[in-house]
Amino acid sequence: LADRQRKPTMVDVAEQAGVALKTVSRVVNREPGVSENMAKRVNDAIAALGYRHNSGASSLRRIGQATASIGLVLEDVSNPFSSALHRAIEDVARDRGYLLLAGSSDEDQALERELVEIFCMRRVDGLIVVPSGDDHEYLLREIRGGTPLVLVDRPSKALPMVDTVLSDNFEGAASGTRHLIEHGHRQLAFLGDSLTIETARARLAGFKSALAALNGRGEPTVVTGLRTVEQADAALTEILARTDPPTAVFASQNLNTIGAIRALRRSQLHDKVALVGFDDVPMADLLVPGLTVVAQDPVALGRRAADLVLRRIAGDAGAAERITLQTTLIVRGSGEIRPT
Amino acid sequence: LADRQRKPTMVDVAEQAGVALKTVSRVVNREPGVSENMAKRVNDAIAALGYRHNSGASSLRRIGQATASIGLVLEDVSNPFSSALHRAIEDVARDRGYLLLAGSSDEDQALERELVEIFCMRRVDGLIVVPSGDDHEYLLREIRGGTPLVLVDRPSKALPMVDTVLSDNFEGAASGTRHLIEHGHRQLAFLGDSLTIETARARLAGFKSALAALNGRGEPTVVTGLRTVEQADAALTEILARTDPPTAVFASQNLNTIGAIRALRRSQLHDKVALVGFDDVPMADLLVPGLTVVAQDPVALGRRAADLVLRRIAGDAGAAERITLQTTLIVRGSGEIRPT
DNA sequence: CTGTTAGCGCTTTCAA
DNA sequence: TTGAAAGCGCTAACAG
Repeated sequence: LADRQRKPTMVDVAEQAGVALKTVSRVVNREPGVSENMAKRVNDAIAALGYRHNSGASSLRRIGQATASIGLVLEDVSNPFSSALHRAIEDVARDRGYLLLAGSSDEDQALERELVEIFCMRRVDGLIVVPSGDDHEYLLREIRGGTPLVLVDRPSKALPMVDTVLSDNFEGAASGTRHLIEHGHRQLAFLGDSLTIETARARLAGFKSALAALNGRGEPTVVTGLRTVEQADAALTEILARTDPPTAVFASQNLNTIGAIRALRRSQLHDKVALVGFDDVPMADLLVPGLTVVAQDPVALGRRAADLVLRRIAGDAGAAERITLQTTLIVRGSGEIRPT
Repeated sequence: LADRQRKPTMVDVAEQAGVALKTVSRVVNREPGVSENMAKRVNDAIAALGYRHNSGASSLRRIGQATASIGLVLEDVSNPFSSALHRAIEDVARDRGYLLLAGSSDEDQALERELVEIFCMRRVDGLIVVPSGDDHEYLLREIRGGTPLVLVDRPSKALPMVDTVLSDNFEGAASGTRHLIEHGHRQLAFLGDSLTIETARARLAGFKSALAALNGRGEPTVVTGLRTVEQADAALTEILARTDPPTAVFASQNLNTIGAIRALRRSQLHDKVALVGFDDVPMADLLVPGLTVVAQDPVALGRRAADLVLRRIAGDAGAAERITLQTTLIVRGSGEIRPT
């Protein structure tokens, strides 16, 4: 029927219905003050022509050029933590009539920036970013340009005055470490991500702070810069082979945790060396022993962030908020192994 | 500097640079035939003003109204299979200069349709859909409207002439079942998703076909309509409590597999009853016993689908393709338990 | 309640 | 190589 190219426009619909263009616009946008009769004629014409509203054209003339969309920069859409965050934000956005655009930065500054630029070219009404690295001054331009911005999961040194939603990484790491100490451990190892990530720094600080209670009885083994399962596995394997190895391990990130499990298994130490991970992982309760973790709540993180951008989009110009969510220690077995 | 509202436009840039509007357009779109001098003046003005190209306005007048975006309807962005697919498609799209819009249908026809409509209103250049249910005639409208469509992971009865990329579900399920039979099992149970899903039907058919080799020695226990971990867990728990329970289980979907593991663990039968799952799950090798699965390749599925839409967008009008990817049996322990 | 007109920011077409 | 004018599909502002 319709030829492959030109899609029907409001003018076509108006013609077909025998009404004015503006009446079609009113019906499509559900503006009040259209008679039943007119509305029916328009809707019939829309159905007959297979008309589809063009939101690009629509927002062009619309006040503030609102697009009813928000942009989300994640580390990686396929990472379980990121995708849980993604889904939570999607749900809130959809509820409020917004489309969510999401992309993966792979923890790369340049990619992050490219994504932000693409989203801004699409004129998103707001931005939610899990920031990578430390140099976020470019984001100030966007904020000044009038696009609300919310940071999730990590703060940015460069943007202290920006709305931020995060987990209490310091206290979470401290509580996981205390848990190990309370179970008698004195020789602890810490596996951490790259310290360019603010979150990684906070977790290491929490670990060290809890360790201070030992008053120097036992020096920790600290390895950072571990980005992948393989790196964490290799690092811990090496540590376990040392003379006088640690009796407990704190893995500060989910890929590190999985690497640690692999290393312990291979060394046949999974029942001897205690392990607490930061961030929950799927099926953690099905492992033997069950994996004890300091869990974040990505869904709550996402909801709060989404609520916040949407409030800013709606016009709230109050002071920048900093929302900190508590973590939860989930006891499943691996963290309760006592030193031998 | 810039006031909160109006963003600088090409006219502003042209004024600042002292050139014509069209020259700015040429520079922004990297059209050839602009002198060094002019280009520099324009770029300086862009930087000075913090100009950002408006892609909505741009595509309005552009030939074919191309938006350099494609829409993706997934079951759930936070499901591991979906998000692996998502990431693969995102990578291909980005490489080719396309923005990917993704959304979750929750296996709900109405939500799927709503998403497709939203994407079409944004005038995506192409659509990739993991279809839910059976009624996809509405998609024909979009195709006729000129938007290329590719189905992934599942075919649609209503759309036999549409490009489709899927795993060989029948053969995959058959091979997993044969594996159990070869290990001596005669009493098999099948846990499956809702049969409104074509994939679920194909897997059940594959299971039954492999079972035919038994010539009636042993009737299978078949339960379908299992959508969640909890439902699968409950179903298998009930089955295992029967007199003369099955000695092997084929779980035809990852949530069903996880439910099966839980049921077997609780019944203390994880070392007695064999289990093969369809679809790999994270950390499957860290379980005890390791989980034997029939693995799909979501990354390959995604890449092929993305290549296909992009080719259609580029104008390829060849006959509809049906790409079937083989599955892989990954042996890890749970599927090699012999009947007692 | 309905319609008319102007113009959003950009690309196209055509002219210099 | 550069520019002027027209118009994409729609909404805003203002009539009737």
